[in-house]
Amino acid sequence: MRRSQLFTKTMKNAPADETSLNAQLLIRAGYIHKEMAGVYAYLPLGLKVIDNIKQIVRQEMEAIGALEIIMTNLQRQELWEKTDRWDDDKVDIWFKSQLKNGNPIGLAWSHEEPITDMMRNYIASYRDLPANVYQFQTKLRNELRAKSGIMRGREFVMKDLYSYSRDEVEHQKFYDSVTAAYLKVFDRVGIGDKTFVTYASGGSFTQFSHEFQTVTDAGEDIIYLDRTSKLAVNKEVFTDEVISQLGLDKSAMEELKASEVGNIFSFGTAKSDQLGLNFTDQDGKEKGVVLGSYGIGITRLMGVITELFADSKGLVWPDAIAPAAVYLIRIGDSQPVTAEADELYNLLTASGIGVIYDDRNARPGDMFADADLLGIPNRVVISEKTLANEKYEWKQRTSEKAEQISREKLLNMLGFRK
RNA sequence: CGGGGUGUGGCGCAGUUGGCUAGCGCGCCGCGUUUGGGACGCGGAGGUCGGAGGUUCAAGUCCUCUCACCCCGACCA
Repeated sequence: MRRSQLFTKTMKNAPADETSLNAQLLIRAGYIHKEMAGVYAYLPLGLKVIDNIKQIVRQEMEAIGALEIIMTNLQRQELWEKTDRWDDDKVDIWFKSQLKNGNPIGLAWSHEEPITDMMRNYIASYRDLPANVYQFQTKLRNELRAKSGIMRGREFVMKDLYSYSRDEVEHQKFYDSVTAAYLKVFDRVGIGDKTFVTYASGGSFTQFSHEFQTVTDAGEDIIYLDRTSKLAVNKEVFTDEVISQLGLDKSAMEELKASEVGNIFSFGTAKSDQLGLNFTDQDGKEKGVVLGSYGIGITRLMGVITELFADSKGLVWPDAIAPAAVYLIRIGDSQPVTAEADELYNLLTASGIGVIYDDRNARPGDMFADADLLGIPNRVVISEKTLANEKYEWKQRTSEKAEQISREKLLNMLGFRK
């Protein structure tokens, strides 16, 4: 995109009411807009990041045989009553409203119940199983107190996946494949080395659920990590009994702050029983479908990545999710410089390489500062100087110095394909 | 929900024991000089001081109510 067309602005100061680093930087860089406490809009650059993360998640979900759908945000009371989760005393984060006729409706904070109920239409036989569906959805949660910028809002985007299996064996197999897929996702978005499978409370259905915890001081959770096995235990279940059950050595475990970027858990057939999701097995008997539920907080993930990589100059995006690969700066507006910059911009854009082209004819310092604040991985400068050398100036966001490189080398590095 | 705090142009802030036309920096507009790390000069625009009510000759400033936002705690399938 051309910078002159980007309506958002960068700011030197963050709003005083934002204390979390992620919200401060994302607002200053024009990625998000705060609508109210815990509620943020995603602007062009922020949306690109979200879309890039989604695309990675989507690829990994498709790879393990899950299909994408999109459920509704309005939900029926009766479904949640069947599982005893409608009552505000049971679930205290409900947003509720009503239809014109006065019938209560719930605003989606999760989709386990509606999806499972819907699947009754499609699952009747063992031949219909397994079935795995996922979606990217806006969840609405009436948190008592929003905090940590986009890491814990009242409205946020989540990828939620639900698996329907014939039995525990089939379920476990898929559960394991999700674990592997999630680790791949976190690896691809650049936080693989800081994200750990973590044993956490399994609620009323199983002893444990598994969380994916990314180590960061911005996190709200406390985990105990065993670096050698790369396994962690959430503080909420960190007891001597659990430690020995998992074969871990307490003295070798490190206490760390972390943020939960993913969570997977098994329901057994409990929820299926409550909602009446059964199938007829090969032996002619009716059985409950084994259910699993798997979430990745997309917007939280964006916040965690922001916190993890940002430096004193601003955002720093991993290549895989950056809103653009290149921030192209044109110094001066002489005809040769402009022609060269336009040409490079068109060439890269046409080959699918994302470019933010700073065509504002602003002062160099302003453009350099913006390139840094926006966190674009590569900065390319075209000026009279570079033209004279017949080179481009190239600098990575994470490196200190710039170098002069040939067009071929630049294109190569950016993965240019005709 | 308990405790603490903050609301003054788009953003960051100042504004004394109530007193005159509410200031400053950044940003914005115009003109000029500049042009490789957030330039400079001159001239401008922009504010129901969160909202409502009250006290007073006079309220950004005092009182009451209210709304929003932030922090700590609690909560967090």
